[in-house]
Amino acid sequence: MSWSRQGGGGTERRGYHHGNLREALIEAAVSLIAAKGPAGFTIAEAARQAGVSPAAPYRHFRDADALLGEVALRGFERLEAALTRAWANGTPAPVPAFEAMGRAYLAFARDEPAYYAAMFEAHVPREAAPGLQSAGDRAFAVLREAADRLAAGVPRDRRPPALMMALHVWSMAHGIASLFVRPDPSRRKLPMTAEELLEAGVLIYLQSLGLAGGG
Amino acid sequence: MSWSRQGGGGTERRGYHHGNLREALIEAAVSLIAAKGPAGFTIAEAARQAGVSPAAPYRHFRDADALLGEVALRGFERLEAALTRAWANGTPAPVPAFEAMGRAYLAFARDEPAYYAAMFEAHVPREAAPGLQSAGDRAFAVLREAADRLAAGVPRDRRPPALMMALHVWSMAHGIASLFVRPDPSRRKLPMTAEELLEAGVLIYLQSLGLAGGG
DNA sequence: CAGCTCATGTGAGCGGCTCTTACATGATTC
DNA sequence: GAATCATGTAAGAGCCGCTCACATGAGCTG
Repeated sequence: MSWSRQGGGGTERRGYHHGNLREALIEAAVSLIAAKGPAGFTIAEAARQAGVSPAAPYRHFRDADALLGEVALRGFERLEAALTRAWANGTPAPVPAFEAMGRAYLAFARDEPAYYAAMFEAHVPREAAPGLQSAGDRAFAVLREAADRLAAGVPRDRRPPALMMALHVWSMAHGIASLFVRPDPSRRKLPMTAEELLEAGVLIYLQSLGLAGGG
Repeated sequence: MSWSRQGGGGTERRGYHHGNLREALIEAAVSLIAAKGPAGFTIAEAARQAGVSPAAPYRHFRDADALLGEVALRGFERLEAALTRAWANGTPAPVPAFEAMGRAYLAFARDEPAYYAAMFEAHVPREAAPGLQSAGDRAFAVLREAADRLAAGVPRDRRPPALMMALHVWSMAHGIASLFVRPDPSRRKLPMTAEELLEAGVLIYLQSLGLAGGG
């Protein structure tokens, strides 16, 4: 067996057949993207980390985009879970819970750079992984429903459209994450943390809509 | 001469020496990125479009990142110019001029996808092109100064920090551009145009700060 | 347990890419 | 007109994506 494993990673190899190559490749992809960016990931290197020949991955993924798409899909699922946890069904109160979602978004970008990159920077074609689009939709839906609950706290005649609120907040969170959390040539120093910047922005925005203290 | 040009592009080739290869390569890179995304651009293909051998580009750019970095640099210069034009020194009035900058940002992302991708999606190392970082700073400075002017319209005791305003608006514009203007697996349908979304967001935000009509 | 089948792995290889090195060409300078 | 040097080419090493024919052995079937 010329493609001996070098330990670490997923399951131990049990002979000619790997046993869990698909998972091992995904793990390898995540660690490679985290280390070298989405462009630094290659099928060949992932195969090497998994201890198999360079051709083996093609038994599990049509091409590199499909593997990247699977990483992105799992990223959306993780993000959805993180947002759901942060929102905590609106407890202790809708506005602070909403803010917690913002922090969770930034934390995700910071702590899971590989998933974040696969989701938003790798430009994986929508059809690369089945369910990718809908996984993205589900993550957004968490924010959307939180916005619904927030909007419901405003008298009907002044109630803002929840979808618009969700889009605004998602955009600002995503913009801050892209510009200031992830490394980038356009990145600049901030006089505050990204979390503080987002929290301030969301508060100012919500105030204007008759939420969040001010008005 | 085995690497004959196939027409189009920049300057006509005048013999053994190209005459303007550096510019021709940049043009080729822009058109390739626009057509196939930043990952679809290769030095070899750019050389082909310019009608030279695959090794020739290395006389003008250390590596692919350097060429991409030059595209990004020019992108920031173009963006700076577009923002400056839109702001028009605050005419006819600061708030509408500020909104015009937002539209200009989105228009830039839509109309110059190659530059936009090189600037924000290619993750070119900061040092790939000299002056890249400062070109980005100058583009942001336009927004920053506009925010200064806007903030100056608020009574001193309620005046918001202009830098924070600039960061919030840049983030929202960038988030909307990234999520809804540029194609992406996470992209979703909007019930309005990206421009309307941004305009509404900025207005709501400014209102809360005591600008823009409401208050 | 013998034998079959098929998912999963290997080896070999094509074409393309990046980047380097040695060499060729010709624009510029004196 | 000769020397110099920027700018081009040819050739090639090393890597990668992806494919094809073939090998292996896990799991079913009787």
